[in-house]
Formats: sequence, structure tokens, C-alpha cells
Amino acid sequence: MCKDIGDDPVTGFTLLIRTFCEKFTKSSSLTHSELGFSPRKAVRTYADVVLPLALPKPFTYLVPEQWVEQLRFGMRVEVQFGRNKLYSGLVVALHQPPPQVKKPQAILAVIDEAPILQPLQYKLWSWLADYYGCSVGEVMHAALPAHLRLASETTITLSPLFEDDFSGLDDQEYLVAEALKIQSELSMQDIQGILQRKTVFPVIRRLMDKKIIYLKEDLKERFRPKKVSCIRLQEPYASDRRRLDEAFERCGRSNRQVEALMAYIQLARQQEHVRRTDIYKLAKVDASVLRAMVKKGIVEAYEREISRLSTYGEEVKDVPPLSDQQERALREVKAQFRDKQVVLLHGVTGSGKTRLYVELIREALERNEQVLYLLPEIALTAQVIERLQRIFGDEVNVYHSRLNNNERVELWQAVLDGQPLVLGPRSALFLPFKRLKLVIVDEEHDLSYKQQDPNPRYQGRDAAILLAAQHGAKVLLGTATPSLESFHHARTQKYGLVQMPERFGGIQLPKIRIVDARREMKSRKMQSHFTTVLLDALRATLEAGEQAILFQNRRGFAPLYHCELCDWHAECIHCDVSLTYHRRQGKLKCHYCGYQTALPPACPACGNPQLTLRGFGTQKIEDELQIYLPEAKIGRMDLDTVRTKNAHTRIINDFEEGRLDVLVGTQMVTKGLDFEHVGLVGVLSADQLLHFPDFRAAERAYQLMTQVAGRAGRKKKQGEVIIQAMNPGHPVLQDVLRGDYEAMFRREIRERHAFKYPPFYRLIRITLKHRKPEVLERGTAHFSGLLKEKLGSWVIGPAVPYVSRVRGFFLMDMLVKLERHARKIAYAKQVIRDATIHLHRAEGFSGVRVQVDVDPY
DNA sequence: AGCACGCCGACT
DNA sequence: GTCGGCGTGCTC
Repeated sequence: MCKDIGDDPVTGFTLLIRTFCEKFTKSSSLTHSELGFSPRKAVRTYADVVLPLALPKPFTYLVPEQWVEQLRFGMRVEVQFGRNKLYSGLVVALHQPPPQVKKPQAILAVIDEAPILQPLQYKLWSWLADYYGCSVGEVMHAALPAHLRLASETTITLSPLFEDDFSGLDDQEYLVAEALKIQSELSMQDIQGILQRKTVFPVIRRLMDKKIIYLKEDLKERFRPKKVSCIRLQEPYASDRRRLDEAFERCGRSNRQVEALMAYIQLARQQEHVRRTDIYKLAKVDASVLRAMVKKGIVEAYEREISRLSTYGEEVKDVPPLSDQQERALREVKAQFRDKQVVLLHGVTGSGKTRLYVELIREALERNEQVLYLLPEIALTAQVIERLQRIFGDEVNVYHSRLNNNERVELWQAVLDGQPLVLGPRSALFLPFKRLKLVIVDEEHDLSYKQQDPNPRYQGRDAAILLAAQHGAKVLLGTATPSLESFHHARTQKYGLVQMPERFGGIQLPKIRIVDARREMKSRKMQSHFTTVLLDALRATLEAGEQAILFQNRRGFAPLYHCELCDWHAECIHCDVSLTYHRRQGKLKCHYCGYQTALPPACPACGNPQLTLRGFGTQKIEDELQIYLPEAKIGRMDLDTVRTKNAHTRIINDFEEGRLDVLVGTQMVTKGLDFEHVGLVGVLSADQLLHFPDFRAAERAYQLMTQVAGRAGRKKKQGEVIIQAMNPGHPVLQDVLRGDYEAMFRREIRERHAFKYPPFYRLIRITLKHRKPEVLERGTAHFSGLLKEKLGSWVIGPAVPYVSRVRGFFLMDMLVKLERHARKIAYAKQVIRDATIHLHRAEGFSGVRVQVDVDPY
């Protein structure tokens, strides 16, 4: 019933193809024993299968007799789901007693020969689903590489029996049939395009009934091993080298063939497998020469599967010795690991935390243990990767966003086979580790560890700690600016704490100056968005042959396109936010949904032709700085300039190699970059950071400013940092000025305590969404009523969020604040689940989407 | 997620 | 009147 196209010895994945018509014609003729209904053996086996969908629980399928023996936990199976969709699901339980389900479907095929998932991983998935209030299927969706998650696609094909008889077809049927004559296969989307409408199934149905078309449902293996074409000698020459002369004789008068054979012999001395392309290069021949030699029986071609994972060709280098401070810190970390699972390493920027990680990784690898090194996505730069490759060579594997889907499958397999060291962003914690003993979470404070949008909305750092606990592994959290949560845990002895207050190699911390932008504004000294202090410092820096970084936490040109007469300003048609002017494209853009529109020539409300731009983003800074520093080469690094694949690397390289003097950027410039010649760092508007409407604003502002300041003066010379602010006396600015993390911590932690925020209280944010504001309003009232009935004053809101409409959906927020008591939290989550079910059952509210975010960031 | 069912507005 | 829109419920 399924065709076995080939067996892949490297991965063990079996290639399977099945067609919908086969299923229709054959499934009825399946014998009972084929389905496992053996009359003698009454005991049947069932498998609980997780599908990568938002389903409340695994589905139970019948295991046909023939696979009972081989099927195990963690293997993928092909199952039918719904009317005509096929999926690959994961077996997470096998059991004998029949399920509650009326008529379970049979598993259609077993995809894997060996499990691709370990029991511990499934435990993590289940825990995350429960903790973050989503389904296991959604965790599976985030965890498994796309090419291990198979879903069938429907293709529509013209029936071979159809003989160009278009009579009796209506217009739409005719269109589809006609299109199929030209293009033998069409997808559902193609047909939606052809018919210019969404509901196409009735037409398809009619054509099927008339036996003009048939549907094919394919579940294709998407992983393809990478193959190279190689060349070897044919027999008898291969096994008997003495007869090589004969081979040469066979080449006859062809010099090209002789050269190719000599090239082969030379290459075969150095490597086991000789690639076709290497012979081409060395002997300067092409495929025709080898083809002739194959024909003559001298050589033969064969395919070899190779790994896509990059191998590090260069020599592995020794690392410099540890400094005294690093030596001490390393001893302390190890000592604390004796009785603490988690240790927080608080080291100023430039103290050489990475050197410490290297030491710990090396020791773990010597003990044959696996290590996971987590980084914020954006900090996974070539700089960091190369540095580790120089030390660990091929033992490093990177789980990159740039890896393609095939490479991800290979890395999954490599980790399953025991690959020792993986470097990656938060999603790397889902890899199938077997003997994980150390997890490093670098830049622990970074907000990107929290997944914001699709479920599971998990905090990668916290999930990593859980993962480590399951494996009996230790966790090192490293940062120059700890999150309040982590520092609090260190203070209360839950985590160990090791500090490195000095920069490596006696380099001084940068000199920080806070400039009163308001005073300069009043005395009209300010030039556009630059204070004279900053401009003078920039000029001096460039004259000294050094580079500068300017930080502005907003991209685009101007965030407000505004009419001064009637107060109109450009707003997104899908979201409740103003549009940002992007000058290069001459367009207004929405930073929430990506909507773009042309600039209106005049105010649409009152006709005033003179519209003004207010505020400023990185683009405007870049443009205006060029006016004041006409000689300078200025580059920009923000979401807009790094969107294409290699742009990010190119900008970094240009700056690193001195082709740029000034780099203007958003928070992207604060992460994971080491530049040698940066003399000056400027923060254009500290106020934007400090007045963000969020309880973490102060912490975040401190982190951003300290991190960006750390980019200044890493080698040799003391760097300079200039922070422009309207309110230079702000306490957070004073903390940044003194580099006094603990002062910031003490003040903020008091606030958190007083206002019942984390880490003392736990937050669950619930967002309700609907396209119609009236439905949302009534739905929210209903839902919050249910919550408050059970949770009373723990519920805050509902309130209209800061951005009240996104992508056409209106939003309402509620916040649940809870004491950190496990039972209370579990109760609250249950109440939220129940209220959601209630709401969806209530008349008219089933379309209200409920989004739960546990520990929101 | 994707598909079928059922109810409602805008067109032949 | 019917076609095609969308909201709702279900899939082992």
C-alpha cells in the first residue's frame, strides 16, 4: 500500500509516497489482518501520536500488526488526520487497552527506523506546554526542524481517462480543466488563483464526480541527503594495483584520459573518495573524458552522501592563559556548581567571560559530555562562531537561523549521534541531547530569549534551566547586566554568584558623559539631534583615526508624519500605531504589520500641503550626520539594512575593516560585537529608553546603555561614551554613569516588591483579539467576569493595550498577578483554561482569540 | 491547520 | 431565488 522508494543508510529515513486515489481504491479492500484485526489475536496495540498542531492532546491510532514489533516511542508515523490530510506525527506512547475513541484510524506507515525523539525531550515539551499554556503539538512545531515535520499536499491531476471532452462543463470547471491541460499538476492555491476566489472545493468535487480529475495526496520525505559524485577504478584495477598499466593502455591515444587517470591516482593517495570535480580541476578535463573512460571500463562513477555541516579546515589553536581574575572566577564557578545547579556570572563587558566558558566547555568535552551554548539570535555572529571554531574546531556545531532545512535535520541527527558542542539561539534547547552536562546562557538578560509571538511563548533561559535539571546538567548564566530576576535569585542563594568587575588586560572602562540636551536646546546650540558636545567628540574621534557608534533605538526616518494645522498624522490602516517615514523608499511604513503606503502630497484631513516630520530614527540620524560630517563614511545597522541574508555580515565587516567611520544603529549594535577601533559611543536619546511604558523600562534602559557603552575602547585606549538626555539627573543615568549595577538593582527591586511585580510575583498576561471591537468588548467583559469570579483582585484590567489594534485585530489585555505559590499558579492557569472554554462555548464568542503569555516580557 | 456544515447578504 | 461569503465545530 505504500511504495518504498529507497532506504537511506545514513539517516535511516525511509522515503514514502502515497496517493490519495490509492487510498480510496485500496483502503476498502484492505483485509482485516492488514489493519490488525486478527481474529485470533484479540490484543491490539494503540499508539498515542502527537501532531504539530494546536490540538489539546495526542491522538490515538491503531498500530497494524505488522509494525507492532518495530514501532517504538519517538518514531515518526504517517497518519491520516481529518478528511484528506496526511501528517507525520510522533509516537509518544504505546498501549494495549483500547482508547475511548469510537473508531481509531490505523497508522499508515512507519517513517523512521530508529527514534528521533528521546523520552526526556518529550518530558520537556509536556512541561513547557503545561507551563506556558499551549498544546504539546505547538511545542512540537517549534522544536522539530521543518523537514522532520511532514504534511501532505494536495495536487490535482487530469484523469488519464479524460479525452478532451469539455462538453457539459460550466465556466469554472472548464477553466480548471483547461489549466490542467497546460500544466499537468495544480495545487489548491493555484486553483484559487485561477478561479479568483477562496472556495474552490465544490468545483473540484464536481470535476471529480465527472471523473475528469483526481486528487493526489503526497507525503514526501523532505530531507534530501547531500550527495557528491565520485570516481573509482573499475575491477580488476581497483583491487590489483599492479594491473594499472593495463588501465593506462586502455586509455589509448587519448592524452586527456591519461591525464585524468593520473590525476585520479594522485588524488586517491590522499583521500579515500575522489570527487569528480577534483579530477576536472587537477587534470583540466571535463565530463566527456570521464564518460569515455567509464564506457571503456577503466573507471566508474558512484554517489556518496556527505554531511552539509561545515567542517573547520584550519588548525585548532591554543587559547591564551587565564588572567588572575578569570582564574579566580573559574575556581569560584566550579566551587559553586558543587551545590548550586545555576551560577550567575556577572562580569563587566570586556572582562573575558567567553574565555571562562571556553575553559568549562573544554573540561566538559574531555569528560565526553555534551555542552549547549545559548546566545541571543542576533549575537550569533561570525565573530563569535569563528572564535569558538578556532578553539574547538569540528566539535562546534551552530544551530543558525541561516541554516537551511536540510542542514537542520543533519544537525539534529548529529546531536542524536552525540555531537558534543552546540551553539545556538533559544530553539537549540530542543535538540536531542543524550548526555548534556553543561548549559551556558550568554547575555542572559537579553529579551530575545523570550519567544513573543507564536506559541509556545517560552523564556529560553528558564527553559534551559529546566532542560539542564532534567539532564542533571549545570547552568552558567553570563552577562554584564543581569536581569533583575537572575540577580535576585543569586542574592537569595537560589543561584550561585560569581563576579568579574575588571576588564581583561587592564583595559579601563570607558569614560561616560551625560549631556544635558535640554539646556543645549534652550540656548539654541543643538544642531538637529546632535549636541555640540557629541559633534565635537565625533570630529575629534574621526581625526584621531578612530571609529564611532551611534545608538538610536528607533529605525526609519521619522516616526510621525504630521499636519500642524489640524493635528492629523499618518496611521496604519491595520494597527493602532502611527506610520514611520522611510526616506529611502519614500514611503510610510508600519513597524507592527509591515503595511506600506506612499506619502500623501497634502493633509488628507484639511488639505494643508505642508506636512512635517516629527521625531527621529536611525535613517534620519544617518542622513543628518552626513551634513555635519561631510567627510565621514557612515553606515547604518537596523532591521531595515540587515534584512537580506548577508547584509548583516557585510556591515559588520565594513566597519571592522575600516571602510566605515561611523555606525548608526538600533539595539543591534549592542550585541555580541567586538570592534577594535571604537573610540566613541553616542546614545542619541536616553529619554526614549527611560520613558518606555513598561515595568522593566529602567532595567532595560540600564542594560542597553551599559551594553552599548561597552563597545567603546576595548583595546589599548580608554573609550568615551556620550549620552544625550533631556533629564540628565535621572537616577538610572546616574547608575550608568557610575557603572553601579547594584544601585540600579536595589532601587528597582524595591519597586518590584512594592508594586507586586516579578521576581516577587508572577504575571500571566491574557490578550483577547477580535476583528470587531463590539464583539471583543462584550467577549472581554464575559471572560474577565469569569476570571474575577474565581481570582478576584488578582486580575488587573481588562485594559486597552498600548497598541490597541494589530493587523486588523482589536486587542484587550488582562493581567493576573500571583504570589509565587505553585498551587496557586496551577489553580490560576486552570481557571484561565476553563474561562477560555466557557467563552468559546458562549453564543457569539467562539471567534474571540485568547492568547496566554506566562511570565510576559 | 484544513475542511464541512450552516446561516446570511448581493447578485443572476 | 441561488451563489459565495464567513463563523463554528471537529478531526483519533
